[in-house]
Amino acid sequence: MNQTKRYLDIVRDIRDMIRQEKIKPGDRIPSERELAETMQVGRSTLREALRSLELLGLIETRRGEGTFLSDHRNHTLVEVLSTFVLQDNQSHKDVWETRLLHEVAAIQTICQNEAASQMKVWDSFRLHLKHDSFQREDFVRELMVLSGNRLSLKIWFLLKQYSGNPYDGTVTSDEIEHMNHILTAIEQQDAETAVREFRAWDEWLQKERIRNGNDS
Amino acid sequence: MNQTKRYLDIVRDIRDMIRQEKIKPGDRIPSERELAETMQVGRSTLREALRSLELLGLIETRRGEGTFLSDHRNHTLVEVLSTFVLQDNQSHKDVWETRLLHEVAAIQTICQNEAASQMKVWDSFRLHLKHDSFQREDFVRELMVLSGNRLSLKIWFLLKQYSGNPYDGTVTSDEIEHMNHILTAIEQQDAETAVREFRAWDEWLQKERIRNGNDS
DNA sequence: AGAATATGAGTGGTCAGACCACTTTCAAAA
DNA sequence: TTTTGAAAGTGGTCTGACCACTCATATTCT
Repeated sequence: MNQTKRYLDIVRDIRDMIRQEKIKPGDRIPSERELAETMQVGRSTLREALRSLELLGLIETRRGEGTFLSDHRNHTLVEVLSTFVLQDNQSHKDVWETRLLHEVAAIQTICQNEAASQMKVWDSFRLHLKHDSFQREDFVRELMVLSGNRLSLKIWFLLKQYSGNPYDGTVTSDEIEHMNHILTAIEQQDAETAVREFRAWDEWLQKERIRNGNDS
Repeated sequence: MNQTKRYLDIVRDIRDMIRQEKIKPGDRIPSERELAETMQVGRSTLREALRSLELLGLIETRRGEGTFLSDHRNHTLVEVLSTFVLQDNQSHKDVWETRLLHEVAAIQTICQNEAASQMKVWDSFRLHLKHDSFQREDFVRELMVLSGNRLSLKIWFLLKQYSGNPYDGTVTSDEIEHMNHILTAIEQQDAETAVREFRAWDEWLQKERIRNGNDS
């Protein structure tokens, strides 16, 4: 009768339980034997659901202690995915484009918001640009955060990892000009220019990445 | 001694096996009992590894038949998103905005592509608009498909469901004008206008929805 | 009394064996 | 030749049993 996979139901049930019981990250969830009994399923079936949740980084299990709601998002998911999935070029392209799509949207949102576009964060970035080494990812992440859309931020975070962390590393001297253009345009709330400059940077980054050889 | 999770080892072993045996997408992999024996692990332990792989969309299991390498090997990411991005109470607003974000990007992509923007699909839509009843969703879905980004399409599909299927129902006479404007702009490859018109329609739709009472 | 130790309950990790429901295959019966 | 059905093989589930580990408690030793 019930065609849906059992363990997926359990995944949903556990999620609902967490929500109802108001269990917070770091908290312990009931033991496997307990859960199995209340949900009327065998322990091995329940464990299949738990393994799924664990692989996604949602829970953390410690032998002898228990199972806990994870507080830091685990990255094992991405490792597994990257080793298996990304073979054909279309996937790569889709992921890259979709990530870029979210970034562009974030920039547009920021430019439309006077408060966000005039943030003092940008000044601090400017300082870093001159003096210290500068992590690319910090810049883009800040854009995503300031856009105010948390869902978009999370999707972006996943896509970033999924496309092999394209922002790893620090900015080179070649990139500083790009960054400055982008920052200026944002401060002037000139969305069109900001997006164009960002796209140029992205394109440059992609070529750079290919030049240095990209991992599978 | 062995601190690493057993089932993760198995995941790796399975991956290696697939590589060595040159199993291709769609092919069948050895049965659970067989795998368990050759890998010297219990069947339930092996199954925990398989469930993880299945949740990621890497394999596909069919009762009575066997386990197969998934042939649509990309975009499993989306299922992942559904389970852990949307677990906490994301505001309705974020979901709506993110969906809109993908739709707007799709329109822009289509407008930049001469072939897509001149598709005969639009003519057929025009005809429907005049005569038959017209499903809102058909229109938007077509946009997403024609954008060519399959990942974006799947994310959109999910977001649509999570925002309570905002496109349910047929277009009313009030909306026909909106649709016509959008179609015209697309055919003229005028992205700016197309997006503006689409946003206007979206806004109208949102208000309409609130007026009629929306489910969570 | 205080510190070191031993114990036991509880937990996740693993395994073996047993059914069940289902699909495929192929030989026997029509 | 076609139909039928029995058997083998598959994933799905459950049970009960150990193991390894952690932690709180009680016990013993100094």
